[in-house]
This record gives sequence, C-alpha cells and structure tokens, in this order.
Amino acid sequence: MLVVKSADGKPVLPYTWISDGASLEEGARELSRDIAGSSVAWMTAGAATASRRHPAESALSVPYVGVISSGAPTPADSMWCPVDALPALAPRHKALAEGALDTLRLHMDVSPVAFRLLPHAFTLSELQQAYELLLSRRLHKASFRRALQAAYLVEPTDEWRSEGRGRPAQLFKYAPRKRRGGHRSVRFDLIGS
Amino acid sequence: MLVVKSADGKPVLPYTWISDGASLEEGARELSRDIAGSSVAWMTAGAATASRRHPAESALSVPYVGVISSGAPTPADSMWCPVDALPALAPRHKALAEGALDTLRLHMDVSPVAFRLLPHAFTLSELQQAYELLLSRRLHKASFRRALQAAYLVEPTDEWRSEGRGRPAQLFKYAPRKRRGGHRSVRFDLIGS
DNA sequence: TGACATTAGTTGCGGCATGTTACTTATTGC
DNA sequence: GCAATAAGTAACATGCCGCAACTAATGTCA
Repeated sequence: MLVVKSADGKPVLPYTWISDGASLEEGARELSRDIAGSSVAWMTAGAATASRRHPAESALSVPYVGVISSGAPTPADSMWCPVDALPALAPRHKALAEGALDTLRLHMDVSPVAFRLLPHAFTLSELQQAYELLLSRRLHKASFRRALQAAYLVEPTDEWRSEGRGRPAQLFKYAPRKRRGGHRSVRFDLIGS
Repeated sequence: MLVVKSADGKPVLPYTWISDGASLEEGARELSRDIAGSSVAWMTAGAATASRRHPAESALSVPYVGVISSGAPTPADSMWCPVDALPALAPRHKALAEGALDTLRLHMDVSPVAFRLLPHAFTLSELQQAYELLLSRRLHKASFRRALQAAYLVEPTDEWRSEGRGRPAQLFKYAPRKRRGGHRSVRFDLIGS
C-alpha cells in the first residue's frame, strides 16, 4: 500500500480534491500518476462517506482502490508498505485502508485484479504469488494451475524466463476466452455474521 | 425494484438530498422509510459519481442498494417492478439501476442479503426463490440444501407452514454458527472481460 | 564431471462437493 | 380412496480440491 508523508510528517493515504463537476475516477487516476509515477492498471470505488469533522472544507470523501504494476520505482516522500505492516495511520485513514482491502477482495473473483498487477507477460508462479498477496493466504500450486487452465484465462507464449537457479518458467499472457456454462451453486461458506 | 413517479410523471429511482455533514447512510435509510414505509434490512453503497449536468444543484451522487423484507404494502406514487421488466427510465437512472444490481450481486456470497429479504422465519423453498430472484438463475433443490446445511447458517424451528396444496414446509430462521476452515481455492470462472 | 539444491510443471489418488434422478412423505381436492 | 402438488431425502455419477510424489531443467559446489 502506498503511504505518503503529510505536511506535518505523519503518514497518510494519498488524497486529493476534486473541482466542482470533474470526474472522480479521473481525479483518482491523476493522483496515482502524480504520486506513484504510473497509472493504475485496475481501479474501483469504495463507499463514500460524509463527516462534519473532515479536514479542510470538503464534506464528502470518496475512496478509490487501485493496483499498480509491480516494478515501478518508489517515489519520493512516499513508500510502499506491506498491507500487514502499515505505519501508524490516523484512525480515519486506518479505516479507509481496511475498507479498501475489503472492496478489493470483493472484486477479486469477478474481475482480473491480480492479472493487472502483473506485466503483460508473467509466469504462473508470479500470478499465484499475486493472488496470495492480494488474498493474504497460501494457495496450492497444482490446484491453482488446474483451476486456471479450466477457466481459459491465460495463453502460453514462446518465451521462457530463467530466474537464476531452478528450471526456467514459461511466460503466459492474459487472454480470456469465452467458456461454456457459468458456475453452478451458491457459496454459503463466505457469509459472515 | 422500487420506482417512484417524479413531479412530471416520469418514472425515476428514489433519491434525496443530504444536508451538509449529515450521514449518507442514514439519509438513505430515511429515504427508504419515507417511500417504502419500512426500513431496509440490508444496504450497501455503490460508486459515487460527479457530473456537471446533474439535475438541481448537487454535484455528487452516491447510490445505495438495499433490500426490504417482502410483504410490505405498495406505497402511493410508487411501484415495485421486476428487475427484468423495468419501466423506461432516464439513461442516467437506468445505469444506476444496473449498477445497483451489480453491487448487490457482488455482495451476495459474502453477506446474507437473501436472508434479509425474507421475514424472520422462512421456508427453504422461499430462501431458494430469494436466491434465484437475486441471482436471476435457477438453482437445484438438493444441491442448494446440502450446501446450506454444510454452512451451518440456518436452524429449524418447530413451526410448519401449509401453503394450500402440497406438503407443509418447515420454517427455518437465520442463525449462523461458526464453522471450521474457510474455503479453499480461487474462483477463476467468474472473471469476465 | 557428478552429486545436490532449487524451482517449474505434471500426474495420480483419496476425499469432498456438486448435478442429476428418483424416491418418500404430507397435504389439498375430487 | 386416488390424483395432483409440493417438501424433503437418498443414491449414484461426475467433477473439483488438497496432498503427495514424481519428472524436468537449471545453477552451485566439490
């Protein structure tokens, strides 16, 4: 997660103001370009909140979550933090960060978030690591690849990448093809409280 | 979906204005009480939008989706419409309606939306019909009940309901118990485009 | 050169969940 | 009583998942 230093030195989440009538999504994309140096590869909005005690004069806040292709250089006055080791944020921003992760995970199995996190060509191990990072739980290699192949989401390329030691890995690209018949049942096991 | 008649007789989605600093969610709940006569049993926010050409003076719109327990009387100047047979809404409101259904379905397998749609005690057939209504696809009775039982989400009551013809149905209530071990793999088969 | 470590990728098996069909049970209506 | 209707269950086949073991290809080190 990208954390920036505010004027008084405290860590905060990146934010900006929107002039009247401008596009919120475009504002969020500009913010990412300004701070992180590259544009987000995937983004979605969270739940807007209104508060009397909000800093400055704005009354409405609209959070956006996005992912940025890895490998981008760390910009000045900001740092990438592991989501499980965030610095001490203000309670409001801490709640925003947790909500952002929730909305992101909500979209994970309906939108190719993890694929956007990776460059155009990637290895299946990298894809699995991206999923494990975003879901924060370990996955099994064989099951992961079987399910991926059954979904017709990736296509192999002719390239191979050698990462030092170990067998070279084949590179794949995201190329979803239409598949027959959606899924079947309902997932009750995710319902909590 | 609840559609109301605007001042000039055209069908629109219910909306309201929020005074500066007031809670958005509370405003949405008040709107539901005012128009539908009962408070929403489950609700979540959608993606806020800003537009120059928005009616009136407000520049930001925050959509909310909620479900209301069935059986509420149809209020005046408004009507409940099947989601697959909506009246001719303005393009902006039509997009809002579609987005509302998308966000609702996004929460379906992580939040007990369908249970909130039903009264406190319900039959398993009613629960399945609620799921089929919200997901707009047919489910299999045996599979549905097996998965439901495996999730420890409902408890049977002593009451039975006779719906005219056919065998009476046992009434259940929503009583989630903690279950061991979350799910396992990743769902690739829902990722589209 | 050859043994070893490391990483990628596959295969086979047991178990569990799901899809399907058929069956039993309980009520209304004739 | 008997058909019709709907709830609820049982049994079987299929398919997916977790696990373990295996092969393949590279680098490292003696």
